[in-house]
Amino acid sequence: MSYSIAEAARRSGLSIDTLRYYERIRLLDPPARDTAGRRAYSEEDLTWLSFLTRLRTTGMPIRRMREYAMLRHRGQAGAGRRKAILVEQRKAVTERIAELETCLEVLDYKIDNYDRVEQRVTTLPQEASA
Amino acid sequence: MSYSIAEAARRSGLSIDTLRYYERIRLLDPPARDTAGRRAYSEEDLTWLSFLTRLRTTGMPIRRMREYAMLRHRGQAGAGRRKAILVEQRKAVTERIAELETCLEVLDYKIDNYDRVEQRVTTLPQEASA
DNA sequence: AGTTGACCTGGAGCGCACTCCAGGTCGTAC
DNA sequence: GTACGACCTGGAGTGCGCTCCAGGTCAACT
Repeated sequence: MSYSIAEAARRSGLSIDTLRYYERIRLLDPPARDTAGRRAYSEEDLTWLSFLTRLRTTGMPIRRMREYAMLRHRGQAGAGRRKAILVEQRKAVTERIAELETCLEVLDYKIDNYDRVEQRVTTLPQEASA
Repeated sequence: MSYSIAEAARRSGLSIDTLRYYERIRLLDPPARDTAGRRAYSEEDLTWLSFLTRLRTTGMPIRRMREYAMLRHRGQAGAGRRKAILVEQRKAVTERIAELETCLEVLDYKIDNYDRVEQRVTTLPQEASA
């Protein structure tokens, strides 16, 4: 089974342009072509794409994703470095989550303040008119 | 007490250029100036900056931070909208955290796989030689 | 009086990750 | 056989968030 670029875009959630872009910058190995020269993405291509989009979601820069992509071609020889990249990224992600959680506290605090002010605004006038 | 731009940069963790940039794009009200025309940041300026950097950390686009900044000038009149922005951002942050946690699982799974492969590589040769 | 160093301005430049475009090819449907 | 739509290519353009630069001012020190 293989997929047209439109179908691959639909399944990966990336745009057609982005798929071609990823191929250009060597994030993605050039997929097979059909008889008319059109890209025919394989199941493996899509699997790799879905992992790529995960890495992207974690905020990994394309530079690094490309390094990882290149290392795949070296099989076991590149495995150590590939793992190291993932371990490093896991660290970055946990740090990012912690950072976001701190910000969440600040946001909650601020929002609570607005709540309290609203409370005052809606109750004080009654006291003043009393 | 007021602070030079260098001092404000040090305290906020932003660069001097970024401070001037934030002022230019109206994220930051123009600070006071000393007799020589140099910026003199107040305590309040720094407080606002530290909140701004929090918002930035959450991934809020500058556009939106600017909207929030503008609403501050309208006092109580802008409070509802300001709160709405924070509530919306809180939602975005919790979603982002959830997304990152999903990615974390994928990373852990992949890393575990590398661990297992390493295990195999280091133990199999002994079995083979037996 | 001269040098230094921090600061000033307006504007240009940069890296990232796409996104869009013009002009062309191909296979299918009418 | 021609109209259509999906696809192709190389290259230019975009939005974001800074970052850097040239050329100038000013206060303090020697």
